[in-house]
Amino acid sequence: MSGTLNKVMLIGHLGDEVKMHYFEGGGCIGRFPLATNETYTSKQTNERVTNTEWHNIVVRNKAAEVCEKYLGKGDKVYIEGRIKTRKWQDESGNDRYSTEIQCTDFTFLTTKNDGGNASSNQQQSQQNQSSQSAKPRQEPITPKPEVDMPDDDLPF
Amino acid sequence: MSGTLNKVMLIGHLGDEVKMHYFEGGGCIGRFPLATNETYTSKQTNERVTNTEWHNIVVRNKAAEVCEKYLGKGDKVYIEGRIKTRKWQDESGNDRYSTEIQCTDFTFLTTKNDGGNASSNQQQSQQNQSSQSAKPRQEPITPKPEVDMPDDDLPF
Amino acid sequence: MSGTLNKVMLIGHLGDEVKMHYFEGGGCIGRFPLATNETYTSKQTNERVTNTEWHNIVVRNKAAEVCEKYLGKGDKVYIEGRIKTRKWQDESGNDRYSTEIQCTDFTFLTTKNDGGNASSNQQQSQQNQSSQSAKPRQEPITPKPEVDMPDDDLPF
Amino acid sequence: MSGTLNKVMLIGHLGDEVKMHYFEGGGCIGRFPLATNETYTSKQTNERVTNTEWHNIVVRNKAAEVCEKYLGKGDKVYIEGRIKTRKWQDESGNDRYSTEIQCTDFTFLTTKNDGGNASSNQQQSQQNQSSQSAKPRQEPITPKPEVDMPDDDLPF
DNA sequence: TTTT
DNA sequence: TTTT
Repeated sequence: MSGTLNKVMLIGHLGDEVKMHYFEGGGCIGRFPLATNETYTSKQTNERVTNTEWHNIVVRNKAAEVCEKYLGKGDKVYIEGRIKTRKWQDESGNDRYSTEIQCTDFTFLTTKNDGGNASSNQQQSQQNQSSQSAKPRQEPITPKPEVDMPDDDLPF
Repeated sequence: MSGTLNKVMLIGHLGDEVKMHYFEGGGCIGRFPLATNETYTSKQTNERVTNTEWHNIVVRNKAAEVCEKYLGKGDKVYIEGRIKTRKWQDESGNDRYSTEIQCTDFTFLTTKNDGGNASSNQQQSQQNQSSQSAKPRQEPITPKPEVDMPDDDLPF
Repeated sequence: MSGTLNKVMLIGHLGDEVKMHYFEGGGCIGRFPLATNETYTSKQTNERVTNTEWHNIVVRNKAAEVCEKYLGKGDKVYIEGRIKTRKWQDESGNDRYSTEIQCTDFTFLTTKNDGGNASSNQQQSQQNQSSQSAKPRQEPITPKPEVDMPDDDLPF
Repeated sequence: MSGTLNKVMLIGHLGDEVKMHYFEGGGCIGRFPLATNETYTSKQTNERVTNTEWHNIVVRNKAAEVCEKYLGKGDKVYIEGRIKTRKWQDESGNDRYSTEIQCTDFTFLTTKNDGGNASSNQQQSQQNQSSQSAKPRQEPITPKPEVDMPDDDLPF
């Protein structure tokens, strides 16, 4: 089956830290919100308007651990993935839907420690005092995520 | 702001006809569900599993009219667009979210009349009887959508 | 290094058959030309103009073998990959450059045997005589290419 | 015609300044080399290997002028565009081919003046002394390129 | 609700 | 050299 394509490409900023969930079998996932902005001039008011779109990013296993290690709130990242809408029931038993981006690839555009992130404050102030040669691990890294765990029926 | 990217690329099949909505100012939008499939072999059962993902596609103005004219249920199309999650209140006043793909570009991979669509029955049976030279309007068409209307607060 | 992205997405038609090359170590690659079209209205003459762009697609190993099996001249395919420009010397010792698309993923939009391809004549005429239920293997297939061979210094 | 797709998405660093060319009719284009990197572990030597790929980016008209204004050597940018291979004759009359990326959209990830660019030295040292509120024009900007000039037979 |  |  197939002959279809489901691809998402985002560049945005993390709205929060990467939140990890660990599973019994040894797998894990990381989740974080990612903001993208769209700016246009309103034809009604002739003013510049900015809309922020929030995306729920889900990363798995080793890739999740790498993201947690290097990405913090405010960091900028390129995310490639698939759209997945999960169906769940709220307390009243109504069907609810939640759309996520299941990350298949990523590239860090800034990282926690490289001073390009105004919100990773403690680390950044250390950063700012250090010389450039003292930043050995801050190059962007693009690991290939490996997926070794069930894809469905996540309990959250 | 900006320096961000919000891009979706889909190839899938229409699950229904394009539904048009016309506005007072002369603008319009078309909506249709688009299915993409993901197939993999379950590690638990060793069986082939297919997941279908449904995307809510929204097209505007002339582009919507072209889609309505050429695309029918079952047709295959390439859609490029942006993810947009709209917030609304249900009857109980709870916040609800609905994620759409706002189409910015598309390419028809099959069209209503070209016989590649088992469900566009009446037209297709005509199609099947006609010679190839009698299919003057079935070439794929890729117009550039024009957007001339408010982007927000759509009442549906 | 990295923090970079090199991604190409094409939908086009094969201009020729997939040409396979086998290596001693057991690896192989397949090559084929892919045509994309751009159509616009000339501002000078007000005529419709079509430009065809030819892309040199390179696929590796199992993916190459799947492409060779299912794709023929005229077939339509979605190709995802990376741009790579190889440098070589011509007979006069001048540096020459050749740009290829190294395929990392693909989705068949038509295949050799499915009748959507006017040029795969012999197979197609068989196709046209057979019933729909006699087409067991013509569904689009999207394998994940595996790469098990050197990436560089290909002798052609 | 069409039903095809020719799309390139790059994130990379400028290898040189944007070089502008102005035409009599008032149009212009800007050109610059963009580097992307691919890093992998060689199976032969087990060493990390980095390949740099150079892309010839071509931007037109207003978009070119915005790029020239904000982008310098070393800056990082997201480029979206089309692959185009131009054919030309060398001095010996041999056919030669040159592949370019015709830019249709872009997003600045760093700019000349924002300190994220080691090569824009003079401006950067000023930058480093100034307060954040003194950086009024350094937000990333994503204009929509407009194309108002012939697409072909460029004399370089 | 699509398609193979 | 493809396709419409």
